Amino acid sequence: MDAGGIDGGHSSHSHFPVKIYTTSADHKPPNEVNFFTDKNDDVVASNNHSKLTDDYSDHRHNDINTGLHLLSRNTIVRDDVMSTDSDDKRSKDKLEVELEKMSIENQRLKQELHLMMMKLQKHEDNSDEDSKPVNEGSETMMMPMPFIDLGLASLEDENSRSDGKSHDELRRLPVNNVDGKDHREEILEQVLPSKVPRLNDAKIDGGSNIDQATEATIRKARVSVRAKSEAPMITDGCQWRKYGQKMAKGNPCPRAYYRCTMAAGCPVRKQVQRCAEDRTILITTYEGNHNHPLPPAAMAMSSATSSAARMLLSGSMPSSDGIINSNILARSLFPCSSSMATISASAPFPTVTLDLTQSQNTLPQQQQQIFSGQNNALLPQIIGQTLYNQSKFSGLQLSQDTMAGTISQLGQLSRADLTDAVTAITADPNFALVVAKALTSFVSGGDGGSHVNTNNNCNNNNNKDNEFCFRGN
DNA sequence: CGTATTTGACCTGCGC
DNA sequence: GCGCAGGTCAAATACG
Repeated sequence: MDAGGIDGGHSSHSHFPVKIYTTSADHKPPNEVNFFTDKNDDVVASNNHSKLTDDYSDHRHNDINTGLHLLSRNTIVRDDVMSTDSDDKRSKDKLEVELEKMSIENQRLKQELHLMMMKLQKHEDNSDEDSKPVNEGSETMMMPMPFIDLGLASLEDENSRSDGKSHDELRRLPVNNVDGKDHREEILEQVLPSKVPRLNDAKIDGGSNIDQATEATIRKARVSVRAKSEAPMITDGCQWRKYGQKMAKGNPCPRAYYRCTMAAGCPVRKQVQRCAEDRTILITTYEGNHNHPLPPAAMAMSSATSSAARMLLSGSMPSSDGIINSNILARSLFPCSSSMATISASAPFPTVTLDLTQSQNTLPQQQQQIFSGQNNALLPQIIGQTLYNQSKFSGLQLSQDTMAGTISQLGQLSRADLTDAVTAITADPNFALVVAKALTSFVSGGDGGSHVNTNNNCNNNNNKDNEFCFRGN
């Protein structure tokens, strides 16, 4: 219909024109920071990174013996071992030795996790077609492995930094000050982009105004879905009316504006735009919460916008920037992708971006079928339901036992359910701390003493997408 | 004729 | 204050 292939046809229960939330040439909305590293993973996983791994895991050993890179702001600068002291070679040597040990241990743990996931897959498939020996083709199998990034991957993106400080600088910052306290949080507070809404500030400030402020922001929060789709239309269960169309700067494809017409005064709106670089990619951005009952099909998407925003805004991870949880969600929702989902809390409004365009080659077969172009009509529902489910956990103070039990039960789920459940679980603010222990027991059979791969080994080969590792890059 | 879409004008926020 | 870009409005138009 137009240059961008955005149909302005009727919106209905059957079909509606896919709206694309325009992104700049680099596929990111202007002023929006993608907190994922994708290609930067190599950098993240570089030797430099490894050097901070061992000491870090050692640091965590007493409480959560997983070696997880729980790169919350509590841990981001854990490589203080790379301090500016030039006479610290002895420490470095020691660290390298420990690193070597960790590397070996990580390999062993990866094997364990592969085994575990193979078992899980077999259980779910409920068939014998996957009867290969566990170790066979372990390096090449396409089976997805949970890939939970708990870290501030974005921080590797120097371009996103406004203060000019590199993260190497940050890492070199001493952990402890003379007062014996860890001031890294404060440091990070200073260097994190100030324009990013400090979502927890409201909580810190406390009081009854929190809800109001949060709700106000939630209303403006957005959920953006990037999906590769040949189909011009998808179904999300709602009725939409087009009320405008604009040419966005930097994109020859027009951006269309729709509002929900299922009820008078419904504030929900969405934008649809086709990606400038790849016009097979549709970007749909939802904003607002419905003020009326929704059909089941539409419920999911509605929940997505509201709960995703809520998740973003209610994130109580050690970080107050609303970023960390985003990676958790992304990595759990799309465990095999390096950059499939982002949550940006940058101005003006936080935006949850789910990038499904890279799922084709990394998702398990079942998920590939779901996310394939011919089934893109289901995308909003899938995503929405996932986010909706995770919202059920939001605000809950899950105990470690609960988390451990929940994760242990994942083995009883289908892969789709597993994705859903993991997403929900990981959305919990306490997930980062709890999941480590929980997974430890899960992997090691409950003794809680085993280790989960923690370092860059996941990135030291070409099959990183297929590996089961936890990153805190 | 009622409803939905189109499209230019208008409003608003932001950066310079 | 000005210009730009994003977002919205509303009259005109199209469609069933």
